Amino acid sequence: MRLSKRGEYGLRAMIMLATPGQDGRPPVLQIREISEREKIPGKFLEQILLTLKNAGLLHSKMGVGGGYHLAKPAGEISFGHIVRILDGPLAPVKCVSQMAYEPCGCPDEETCGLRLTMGDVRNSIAKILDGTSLEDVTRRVSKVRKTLKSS
Amino acid sequence: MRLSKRGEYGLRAMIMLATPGQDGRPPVLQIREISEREKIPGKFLEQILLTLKNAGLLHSKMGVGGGYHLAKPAGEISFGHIVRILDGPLAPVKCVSQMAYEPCGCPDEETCGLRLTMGDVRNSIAKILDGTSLEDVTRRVSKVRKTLKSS
DNA sequence: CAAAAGTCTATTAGTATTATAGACTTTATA
DNA sequence: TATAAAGTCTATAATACTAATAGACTTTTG
Repeated sequence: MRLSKRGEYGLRAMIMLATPGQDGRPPVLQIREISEREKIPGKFLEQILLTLKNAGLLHSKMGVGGGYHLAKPAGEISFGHIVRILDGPLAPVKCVSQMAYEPCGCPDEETCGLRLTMGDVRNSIAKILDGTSLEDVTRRVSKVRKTLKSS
Repeated sequence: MRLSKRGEYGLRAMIMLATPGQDGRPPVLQIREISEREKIPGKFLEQILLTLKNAGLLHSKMGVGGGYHLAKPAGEISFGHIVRILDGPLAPVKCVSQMAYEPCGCPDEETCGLRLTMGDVRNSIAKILDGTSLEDVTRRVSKVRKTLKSS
């Protein structure tokens, strides 16, 4: 049930790009800055951001003063979307996947105990990941920060 | 978020071993029979069952008329236990794992957005998998079977 | 003792993940 | 208009993990 490094790095980068700066708006950041702050191998991050860009989640600008920024409001980008792009389907087994269904070969899918249970798992993962946006997370983080400060 | 083949095969085998026979009790089955009925490569299944046995979930008997059977009542063996034995921790990232915690390297774990969200995911997976026993599943399956028959 | 069954460890083949390399394109600005 | 800063793109290497296979060994029953 592991999230790959690709997925982890991508999520970290997206969270960073969704975290409002001093002007209160999501920043434009260079690969270099993200990779240094999050300790992600630069060339690897490059590929990841490119993938995310090609999927329509990021915009970028080339040249001096360029960089990456969110293509949509942080409230409209879910964890689920990011993970699916970078790591593929959320489902533990293909026969319960919504985006990449494949039969598992058991005689009767409707009465397969493994499938019934893994279906529940997939649904609960999807519920959280699809129900959590980048904005939800940055809000939650700043809330926790405040709570910790006042204690 | 994938379950490995090892984990899948192991769960299938355990469900089979938990499904009561005509005498109403969990059966003793040979590797051969399980591997044929579930179409699992025999030698691979052999390793898996051995692992499960060494973990205390199965008992076995060598020699003529031998085979494998559950070491405990089906109600006392959870999916979570089986998956952890065969596939390792349920947590998507190590920094939220209960059984195999490792720091992820972010400056402050308490306020890491990735960690907060993945913690939720790990908890909801664990809740389902640890809360579902082999007995729960075989019951559910036979219930679904009846429902389908009467329609 | 022979056949049926599990035990144990090693090894291979295949695939996926993670990371690196390098040549190329675009853009701002000195 | 040249240069440096930035992203783009594709290939490849290195590693690790997964899945599967192999084979020699042990135990048990009849």
